Amino acid sequence: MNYDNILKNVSKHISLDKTEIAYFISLLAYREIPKNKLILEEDQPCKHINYVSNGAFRAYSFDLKGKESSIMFAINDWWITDIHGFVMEKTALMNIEAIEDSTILQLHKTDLEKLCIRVPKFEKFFRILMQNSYIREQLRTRQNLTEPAEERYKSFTKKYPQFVQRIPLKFIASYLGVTPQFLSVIRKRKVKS
Amino acid sequence: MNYDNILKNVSKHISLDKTEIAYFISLLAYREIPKNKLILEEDQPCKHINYVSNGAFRAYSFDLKGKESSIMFAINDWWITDIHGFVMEKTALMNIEAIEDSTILQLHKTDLEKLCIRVPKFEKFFRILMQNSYIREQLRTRQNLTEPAEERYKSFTKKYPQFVQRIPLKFIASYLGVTPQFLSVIRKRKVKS
DNA sequence: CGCGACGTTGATTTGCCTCAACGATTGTGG
DNA sequence: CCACAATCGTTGAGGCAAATCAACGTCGCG
Repeated sequence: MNYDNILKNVSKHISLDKTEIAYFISLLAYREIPKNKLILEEDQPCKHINYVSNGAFRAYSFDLKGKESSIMFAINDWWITDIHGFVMEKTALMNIEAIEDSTILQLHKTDLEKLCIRVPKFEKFFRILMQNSYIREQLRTRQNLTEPAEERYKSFTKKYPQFVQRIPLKFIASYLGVTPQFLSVIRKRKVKS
Repeated sequence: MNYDNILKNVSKHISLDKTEIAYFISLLAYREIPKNKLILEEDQPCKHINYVSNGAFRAYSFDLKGKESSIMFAINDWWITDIHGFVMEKTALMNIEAIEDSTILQLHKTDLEKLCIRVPKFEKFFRILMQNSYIREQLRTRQNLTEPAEERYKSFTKKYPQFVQRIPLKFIASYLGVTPQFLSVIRKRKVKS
């Protein structure tokens, strides 16, 4: 297993010495996840935060009629978990599924706490991670409120071009809050213009 | 000025000694904000994070047609800022306006950085603040995707009963992503059932 | 090959919006 | 302290954006 990517990810915000790196790495659990397999299931406890080394995931929930909605995506070099379940130690509200054959590095909640105590710099790292996630989510809320579906799709393709190539359209549709049929109509309009 | 509330707020997550308290307080700027006054304006730099001692605020943006959408509310004992502008040092994407006569305690971005260096416990405090904000926002996104307007209104009244009493309905409507007229219809339905 | 998932298209329906009008408050200037 | 305007919440009629339902070709995969 190669830890270069996750270390590069961490070092974007904090710098670690050799001992700290070794300790951090010792807490990570490497897992290979085949396509379509869940790494987290609704109503189950959510004990890990996951760094995606390779592949792609999506988090989703069901509405009352059983329709799926995509809450977030995560590809290489992203972190993903059910943040509510993880932080509050409640059972998960969503499912997290591999949409490609993937590999992840898992950090257990109790190990994260140990890590933040032993290497307080990680407190800062996770503050920044949470901050950026909050910003992303708030911008999304703002867009959902102020922009029609067509604009939201355009912004999405511009902001996350890597996602558009790898993630099935039906998932993008449910992320944007529209049906696949309607996204199809939007896309046709875009090509014309 | 009375700092009890903000200190109680902070001590929910970290404990401070007298020196740390004194230092923290020395960084806070007290301001009285009359109803309808803006503490942050779109396209202006966002230098402060604001603790609401008293009163109520809302953050909002305009869509292409000039319609307002409420991004968030903050009453007594909440923190509010344009998180994107504040963290990224970009100009604000939203306006923040007092919806009652209010008092706030402002912490400047550079002072926050100093504070986190001198009293690293605040790193943890703001991690938790960001974490909770992220969770709130993600739950909101999830609800917007999976629930119709009527359910969202019910959840809102249940989760934030204090808001319903103090915040004009038209603002709640724009927070939920519906028109005041349609919220009115929803409310009538609720009373009947 | 044959089945099921995916993206697409068209016809119909519906949740919510727009526009317009109304009393009830709230606020304001004379 | 009262007239008058402005804002708020509400109601109704009509309209539109997006959902639903149904059907089709295409592709990946067992």
